[in-house]
Amino acid sequence: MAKNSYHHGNLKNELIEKGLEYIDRNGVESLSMRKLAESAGVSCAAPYSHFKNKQDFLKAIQDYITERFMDVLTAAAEYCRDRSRLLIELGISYVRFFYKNPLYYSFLFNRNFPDLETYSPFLFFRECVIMTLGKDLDEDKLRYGVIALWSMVHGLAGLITVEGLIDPEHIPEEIEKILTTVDIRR
Amino acid sequence: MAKNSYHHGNLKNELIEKGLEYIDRNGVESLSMRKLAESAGVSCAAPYSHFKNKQDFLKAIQDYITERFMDVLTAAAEYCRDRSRLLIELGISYVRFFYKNPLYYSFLFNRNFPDLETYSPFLFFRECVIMTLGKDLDEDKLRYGVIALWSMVHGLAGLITVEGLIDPEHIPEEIEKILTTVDIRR
DNA sequence: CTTTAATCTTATCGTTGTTAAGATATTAAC
DNA sequence: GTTAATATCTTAACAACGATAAGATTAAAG
Repeated sequence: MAKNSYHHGNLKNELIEKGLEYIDRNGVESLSMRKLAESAGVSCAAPYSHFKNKQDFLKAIQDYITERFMDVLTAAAEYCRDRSRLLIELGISYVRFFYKNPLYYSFLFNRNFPDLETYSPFLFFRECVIMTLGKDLDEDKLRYGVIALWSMVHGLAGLITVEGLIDPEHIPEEIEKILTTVDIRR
Repeated sequence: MAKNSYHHGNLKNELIEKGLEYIDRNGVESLSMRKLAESAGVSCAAPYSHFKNKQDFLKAIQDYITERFMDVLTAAAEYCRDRSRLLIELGISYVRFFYKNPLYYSFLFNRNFPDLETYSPFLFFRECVIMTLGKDLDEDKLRYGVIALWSMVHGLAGLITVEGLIDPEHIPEEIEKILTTVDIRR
């Protein structure tokens, strides 16, 4: 909070928070820098003291969501005592994250799809697959298996909002059934 | 072609074609109705005689691409003589379609994700899975298997543009290896 | 206290989607 | 074939948008 009304004091963070909230509610399509500035009580040009342009602003929000996403994944891995269920639990957390905030999905993966080789959630997931199946599979199978599993979980997360396809009441069980339908150990 | 310069004669189709071309080259983000109208040699208000608004126009393009997508899938199924390879061939065609036109993917599946229960490519894919695996699997396994496979192929198509992950030179072989890494019959 | 840098406002620009009112050509009715 | 109705286009205008420049205000550094 600023003492006076000229300097806001915490504009950068407030813009990011308000932006997050807006995207969660309405999607990124109709997000406007001007409306955001107004709702923060500053002029329409003020945001450009903190962000180079709109894309730069959206990138900041994207990074923030990705961090939250990573938190969920690492927490799921940490609280999973049964090693054999690690990938299942990861998948459930993955899908559930985007089920709770469906509009984040298209926002994250539509504009500038992240480079997987430097995308922390993917790298973490790959480590988990290696930890779980590394001893059962040769190098090739492992490589293709990682891609196959990631694709499936990622694709699945994109489908969760489709009505009727997956019962929202039973996300964990449904996800588990879907994921255990396939087997990459053979 | 119109005789005079006042009436264009084929504006609706030309706009769709020009729009397709633009999205293929630059993505939908920067597409502008005005520039499109100008490139077609008409005034900026002319397109609104044929489309209610921009979203209505994009929907028309979306439908057109989906038709082309369906053509590719049905052709792949038709030319596949070996029944046991049907799903593999479908997956390869699916991924290859979006590899050839990467920007179509985010355009199609980002705005207004299609309702799968009425989405012809998905319905067709489901029929193919039932044809291929229906006798091996019970109802539940079939249901979850369809979702799992579709998710994987769909997610895979979204990852193909990521450099290094899949070698563009060997799309069919790579896709086949990835898809055959998993087994839903068990 | 003075200087420097960060942050904000005001004013303005070009671009966009969209609509209204009217002009022109095509089609249908008679 | 002339007229009436309809489809299609133009011109003009509006509000909203992203962005920038120039200058005001405050905070930080010396």
